[in-house]
Amino acid sequence: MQRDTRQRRAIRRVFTMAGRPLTLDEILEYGQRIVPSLGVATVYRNVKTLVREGWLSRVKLPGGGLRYELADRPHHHHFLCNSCDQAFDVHRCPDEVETLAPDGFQVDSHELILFGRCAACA
Amino acid sequence: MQRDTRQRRAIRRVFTMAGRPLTLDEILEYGQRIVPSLGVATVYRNVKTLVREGWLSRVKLPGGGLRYELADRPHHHHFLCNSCDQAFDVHRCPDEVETLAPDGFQVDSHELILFGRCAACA
DNA sequence: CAAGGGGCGATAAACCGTTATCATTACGGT
DNA sequence: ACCGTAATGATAACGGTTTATCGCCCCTTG
Repeated sequence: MQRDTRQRRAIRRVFTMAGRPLTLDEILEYGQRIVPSLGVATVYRNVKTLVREGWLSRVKLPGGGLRYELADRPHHHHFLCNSCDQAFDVHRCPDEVETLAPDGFQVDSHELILFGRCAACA
Repeated sequence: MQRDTRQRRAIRRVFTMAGRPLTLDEILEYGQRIVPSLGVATVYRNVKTLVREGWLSRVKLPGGGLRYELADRPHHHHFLCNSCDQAFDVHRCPDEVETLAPDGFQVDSHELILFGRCAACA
C-alpha cells in the first residue's frame, strides 16, 4: 500500500511551488529545504512512482539529464536559460506546427525550445 | 599536420550521403561499411576534430546522446521518429518564434522538434 | 499503543557515453 | 621507397547518472 510520507509530500510540494520543469538535483535541493535528511535514492524512487501514477511527466530537453513537471498542465513549451540552466514554461505555441513535416511523415507531438537568458539572468 | 586517412574520408562520406543528423553509433555503423576496421575511438576523435574545424555541428535532440550534422546547412529543424529513432531534417520553420517567450526573457536561438513516425515506419 | 512492513537513506554497484593509453599501422614529405 | 610521426583501434579507465542493497525508521492499521 502507498504511504504518505514526509518526503513524498515534500517532493510534491516542491513541484506545485516551482511551476517549472525540475532536474533531479533541483528536486533534491528544494526538497531538502523542507526535509533536510532527504536522500537521492528517495527522490529517484518517488519521482519514478509519481511518473507511473501520472502525476508527473518527463520533460526531455537537450543537455544534461531528464527534467520533470506536473502532468496536468495544458499544452505548452519550454525556455532553457543558457546562463543558469533553469527551464521555464512558455505558454504560447506557434500554429500549424503539424504541417511542417515532410510528406509521408506522421506527426504525433512536438516540442519547441527557446534558448537564451531568463529574466533573472538577462 | 592533418592527415587524410581512409577513416576520416569514410566519416565525411557518411555524412554527405546520409543528409540527416547521425548519432555516433550510426556514424560507426555506416562508416564500417566503408572501412570495416573502423573503431569507436577513431569516430569520436574525428567527429570532435570535424566539429572543431566547423565542418560538423552538434545537434542536441532529446533522448540519447548527441547527434551531428553538416555545419553548412541553412536554418532548419528536426523530426525524430518514435519508431526507428532516426532524426530527419525539417526545412520549414514557424515564423515569429522569438516573440513567444515571456517578458524579460531574451531569446538567442530555438529548436523545434516534431515527433512521430517517419515515412518508412508509418 | 504496539506491531508489521513499506519507505528511507547511506553506500555500493551497475550502467552508458566518452576519453585516455599504447603498441601498431599507414600517410606524406623527401 | 624510406622514414618519421600522426592516426588508428582494442582496451582500460573515467565521470556522471541511475539503480540495487540493506539495516533502521516511521507510517498505518488494529
